[in-house]
Amino acid sequence: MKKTTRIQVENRERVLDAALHVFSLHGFRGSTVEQIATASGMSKANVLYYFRRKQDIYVAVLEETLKLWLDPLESLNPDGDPLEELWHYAQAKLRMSRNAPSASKLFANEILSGAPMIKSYLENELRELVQTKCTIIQRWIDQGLLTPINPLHLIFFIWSTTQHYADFMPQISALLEEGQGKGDEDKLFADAETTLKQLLIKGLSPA
Amino acid sequence: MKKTTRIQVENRERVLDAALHVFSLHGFRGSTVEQIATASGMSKANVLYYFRRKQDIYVAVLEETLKLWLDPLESLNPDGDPLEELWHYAQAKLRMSRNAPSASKLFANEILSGAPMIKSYLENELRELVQTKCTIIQRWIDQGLLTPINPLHLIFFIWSTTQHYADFMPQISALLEEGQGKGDEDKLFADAETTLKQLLIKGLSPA
DNA sequence: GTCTATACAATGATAGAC
DNA sequence: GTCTATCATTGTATAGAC
Repeated sequence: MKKTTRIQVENRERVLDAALHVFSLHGFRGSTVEQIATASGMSKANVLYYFRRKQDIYVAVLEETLKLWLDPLESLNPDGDPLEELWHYAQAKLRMSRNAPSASKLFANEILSGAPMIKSYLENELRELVQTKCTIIQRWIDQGLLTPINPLHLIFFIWSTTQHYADFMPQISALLEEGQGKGDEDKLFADAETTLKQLLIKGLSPA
Repeated sequence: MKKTTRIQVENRERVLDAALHVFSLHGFRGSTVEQIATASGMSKANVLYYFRRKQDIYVAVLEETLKLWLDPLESLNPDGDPLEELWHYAQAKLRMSRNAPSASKLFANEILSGAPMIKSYLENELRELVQTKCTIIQRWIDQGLLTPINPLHLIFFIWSTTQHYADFMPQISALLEEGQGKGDEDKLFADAETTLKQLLIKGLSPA
């Protein structure tokens, strides 16, 4: 019978923190155990004691991050005001892009390379969740509370616009001028929020 | 004096084609010369005869793709109808996501890893181009032809929503139901186009 | 239980054969 | 000019020391 010691919990946590950072930058294949070891302040061999293979670290990080990242969609309330519910969801996603950009980049990398590890998750759990939410959105439309629109593509719209502010931040930074949010993250995300809100609310209001 | 032979031109082209495919999936660090060699039907050593280093292949592919990918923005015509111009641009980008997804994914990977190779391009050429276009958009707004909106974030909006259909295709496929475009690329992109047009036109029309 | 020395596999790059 | 045999390096993973 194996016992889980405190040092074990701590060190696994250190590895996972470092791994999230490394994997989010270079994806699974582009990252090395050595990099994770350096980032966590441990020896490469020691890292591989706590996780036998590089892939085990990757899967652990993915699973840890998955729930957090896709959680807000759950909270879409069928009984709330449609425009408000959708905007709250988009807002929550945008804030996650700011506060947990590595999580977004981790998934972006995984999906760019064909989603080999989370394919079954996407096709099952996530798909069911998204279907449920599409049904809710469709009902809103049928009730005349929302302009007719394809619910699934509306969700893609929210995902893409919000995650952009995590995944493409180096490009965004390069394009910003002084006074436009350069070096001022608060302003940058405030502007993003305003713009998205405008397009979403105006674009979705019923005729 | 070096002479450029026909076999040289052909083989370099074969390498670049294969490299675009490989790099777009796994990024620079995650890709190996061996993979590029296999994909191009050449030996690894032979590939490295035509491009001395892996990095040289990568830079060549990036440069070749860069112009193509960012070109449509140039065509934004200040004298055209604002809504039509912006929609045509978004439409062009969406079609590129469909026809040249590897180009989109190549840049996504590059930017995800911090844009080490194209940083200076982003900060100079692209930045100037984007500034010019933002000025045009701002003028439209001042003339009352467009609802007041942050021009730069509007461009981010167009980029993110359209590129999503290249970069995140594995996720999109996993979420599609029968009859929603699964296995029917025409329908999928038609729906995407309709949805985007709707949000863009409705969201941007002046009050 | 914790960690390291070391084996083994691959990758990037080159010197030299054709 | 074209291409291959070979090498140094770095990567993953494990057997075994503490």
